Amino acid sequence: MPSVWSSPDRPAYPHHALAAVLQVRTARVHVMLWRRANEPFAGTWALPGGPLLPDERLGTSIARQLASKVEVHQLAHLEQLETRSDPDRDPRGRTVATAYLGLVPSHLDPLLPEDTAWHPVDALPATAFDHGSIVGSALARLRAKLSYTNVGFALAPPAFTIADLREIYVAAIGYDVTPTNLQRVLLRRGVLEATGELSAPGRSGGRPAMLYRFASASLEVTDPFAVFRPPTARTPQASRAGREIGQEG
Amino acid sequence: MPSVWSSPDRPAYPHHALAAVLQVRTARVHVMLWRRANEPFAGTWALPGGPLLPDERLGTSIARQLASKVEVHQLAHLEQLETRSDPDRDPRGRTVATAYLGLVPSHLDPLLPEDTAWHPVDALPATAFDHGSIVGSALARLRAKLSYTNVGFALAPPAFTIADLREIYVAAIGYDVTPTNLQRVLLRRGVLEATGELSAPGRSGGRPAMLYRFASASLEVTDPFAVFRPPTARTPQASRAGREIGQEG
DNA sequence: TCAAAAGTGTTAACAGTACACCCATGG
DNA sequence: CCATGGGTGTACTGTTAACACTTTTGA
Repeated sequence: MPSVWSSPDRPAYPHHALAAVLQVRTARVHVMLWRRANEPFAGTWALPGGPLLPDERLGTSIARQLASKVEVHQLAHLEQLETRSDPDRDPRGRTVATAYLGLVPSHLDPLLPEDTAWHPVDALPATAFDHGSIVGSALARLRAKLSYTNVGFALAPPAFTIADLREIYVAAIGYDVTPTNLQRVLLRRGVLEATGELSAPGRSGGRPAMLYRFASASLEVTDPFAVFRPPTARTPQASRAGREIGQEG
Repeated sequence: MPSVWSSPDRPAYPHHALAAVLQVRTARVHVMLWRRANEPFAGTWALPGGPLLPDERLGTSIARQLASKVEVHQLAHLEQLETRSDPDRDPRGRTVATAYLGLVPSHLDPLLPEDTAWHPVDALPATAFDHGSIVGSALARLRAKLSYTNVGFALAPPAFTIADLREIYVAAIGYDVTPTNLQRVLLRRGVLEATGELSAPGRSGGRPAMLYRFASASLEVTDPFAVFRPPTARTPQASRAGREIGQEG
């Protein structure tokens, strides 16, 4: 039995795995793009990715292809985003592409290949195919998940002050958040925990800030349901541990 | 330029569009399945769907294929769920499948083909391929979205009493909700509106119930961010209108 | 001492839950 | 007038926002 087959009844399509890899750099969300040398869209910028191989699944495919851009362990989070199938998305012929959302913590600065660079998502250069709109989807997904999950762990360094974390959150969700409330909300939810260490104060003085870390380094839903909570099986703690991730995150 | 092409560098795969079409029937969530006559998995139940054709996109493909099961206008909602790519998901050879979530309002009873039937999601028969776990994903997505969007419109009839709606919600989210609070939450959010009409009381008497309808028949996020609301641009009304849907929704 | 930065206390607004009570109908 | 079912009033709780105030450092 062939591992790849096709027939008039079951037409086959080249399938690509793509990733919108996001990172907060200097208080702005950036996406990793590479510059196309060849047609179509020569000179424009594209998401990293490539063809799905016959024996791999999409998740391992995108991880493999990203390995040429960043080291795998630098990717703190990777999740499937959506599949694009517009017949005209590639002028050379029909393709299908499944996009992933990847996140790199802000303290890392992966050495990128020559043709690859970070671009702020709010000022993208000319992009290839439908990649510009995929970046938009990725950003929307990240913003939604910052509110009700602990995805922040994938954007932040291993230890940070509340001021550091605030800068990351403000960049990612796109509007202001006060350090006071950020600290309280995330501490109450059990998303953050104090490391017990202090950071050195800045050159202009000021009280030294406590260092925090994320309590978990894998995705968890921390605010499971805003409404329609299940009837009083819920103790203040129990409701937090509540549920697995559900939707498109 | 061929519309479908392949090469050693760009292997191609048959791509299927599938749908988990859900409906609340007699207070339980059901999924539409058809019984496979042929191998593999002969005799087990599968999600409706079929091959993606060369000139269509996935959304139109699944709509087309569902047309043989239900009338298109009976599907009140359809959204992309996830793409499965396990090389072994089909024993005949490599395939990729993109699953959709479809919803049918509870007052409809589409005439189904011979081999097709509704099955309660909490007591599925033997299923083909990875379809059983796709049903699980679909249910999880529905449950999550019931809390923060108006998806309910796609499960409910055009007009209904709060008691009717409660039955639907309870079935879909899987735990009890009181009619009192359901009404208040959905009215305050502007998700429901009164039609002004009353329903006839039951045979055993009782006050006649008001009839309600959903204010909108397209998906909207009604509880945009449980936390990290943007700073006081938010009037009690404005915060509701807040945002487009983001994530995997 | 003073300015700067971090963190805590406190209040107010708001959403959701729970429950008692009142309303409207059929027998 | 009683049982049945629907709806509203109201109290309570949990969560977040806003802001004042205290703490801790460098100059």
